[in-house]
Amino acid sequence: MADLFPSGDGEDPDNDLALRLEISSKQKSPLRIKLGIDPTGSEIHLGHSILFRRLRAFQDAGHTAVLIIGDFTARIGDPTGKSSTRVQLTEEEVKLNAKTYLHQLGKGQPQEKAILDFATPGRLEIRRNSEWLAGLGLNEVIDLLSTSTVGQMLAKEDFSKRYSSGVPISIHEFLYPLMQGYDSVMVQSDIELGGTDQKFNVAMGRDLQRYFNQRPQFGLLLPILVGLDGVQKMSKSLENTVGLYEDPLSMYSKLEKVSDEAVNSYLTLLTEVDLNEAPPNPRERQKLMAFEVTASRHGYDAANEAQRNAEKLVAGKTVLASDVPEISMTEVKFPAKAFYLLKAIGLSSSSSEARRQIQGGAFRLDGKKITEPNMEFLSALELTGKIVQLGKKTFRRLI
RNA sequence: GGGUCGGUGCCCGAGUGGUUAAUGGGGGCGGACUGUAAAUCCGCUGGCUCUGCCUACGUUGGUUCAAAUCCAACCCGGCCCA
Repeated sequence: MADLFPSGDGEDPDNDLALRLEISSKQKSPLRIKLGIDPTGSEIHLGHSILFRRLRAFQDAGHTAVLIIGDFTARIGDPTGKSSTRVQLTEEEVKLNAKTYLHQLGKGQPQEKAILDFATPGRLEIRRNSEWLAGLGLNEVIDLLSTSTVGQMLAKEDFSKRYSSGVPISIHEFLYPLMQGYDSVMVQSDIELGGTDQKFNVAMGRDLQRYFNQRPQFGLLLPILVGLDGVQKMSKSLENTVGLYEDPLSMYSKLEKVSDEAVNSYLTLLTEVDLNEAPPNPRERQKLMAFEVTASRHGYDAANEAQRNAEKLVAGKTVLASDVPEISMTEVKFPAKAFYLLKAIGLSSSSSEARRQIQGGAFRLDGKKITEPNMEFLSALELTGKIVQLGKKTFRRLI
């Protein structure tokens, strides 16, 4: 099993994961596995999927997944890994994100595509932490606050770093770990899943459960997936993610270029491939990894096709129009100049940006390089079906 | 609450009345090279269907032909004191 936590408690049988699982199966009483997600983004990526895969495994073993939508905590922002105070989200944003998350996890989708088991009764419990957090009175809040000290809070790496470098810490941020911990109390979790960066918060849950006379949860902390940059954690705000719902070709293309250092951890964390069986050549290894991960999401046929197309792209050949994701021109007003086109279909973030990209030689239409930003297209007809390529990685078929 | 220092573009950080969309570094993006990687080199890096026009140096006003730069008030932060 993955890292045990907390390692110091290993001698206490009460905290032994294997033992808990064994007792649970003997008594036929499923464990409650808590996983909290704050709906601060909108797209689930491979980094999240490590946690969800594990949660699903617990479900399949007969346990109850308790998925907590941190609709209340999202509005404060988890200070973990943050070097500054996070902007607070509005209620509407949070609501929308939560809905999108659930859909991506498989709510309302055919069962074979779903990431979590939504169908089997008793396997999934979805809770929003506003249920209990929004209504807390000051008395209860003070009670929670009294369970920990400033010294303990400042021992948390993110806080201590900020404190010593003079970056402001708002007092309400101290509430975050307490609230996450209180979630554990409210759902009576037996195991909390999280990334290793969640150690402090998960430990807080244990403390609070003890305080409220519950058996402390076991913290099952899984490794963090490094992002496409190969350095930082995979995270939407760092723009180094691979979305779970990206088309096969984009997914493969992104994955086949992760750094050599990161390839092994991708293989370990995201695939079933045995590292000893993987090809020693780093390039071959990348390809295998990209293939396996793509296949795990889209199936082997799609992964094969993605690999073939990616290879053609690398070789500078034009791929078949049917192999490339489509992009709609409905927003484009004609006549359209080249730079405006890129902006209007959403491939470039601004028209100035598009101009620069074109002038820098990043834009190709059906393989033909276009360097004149003001080149004019008169109607959608002359573009429909053609393939836009922007840079080395982005390619779309216009419709 | 008092004292003091400070708030500049994605980030850090120069600039203290006039070619300033604002030096430099990081990051990012593009190009060359390569294994599509790393390293290296080159270019770009506010917005706008852009020969031009807008908006920018915490906010709002003021002085001036002219302000990121001077003045005032306010807002926000660090540190020290209470």
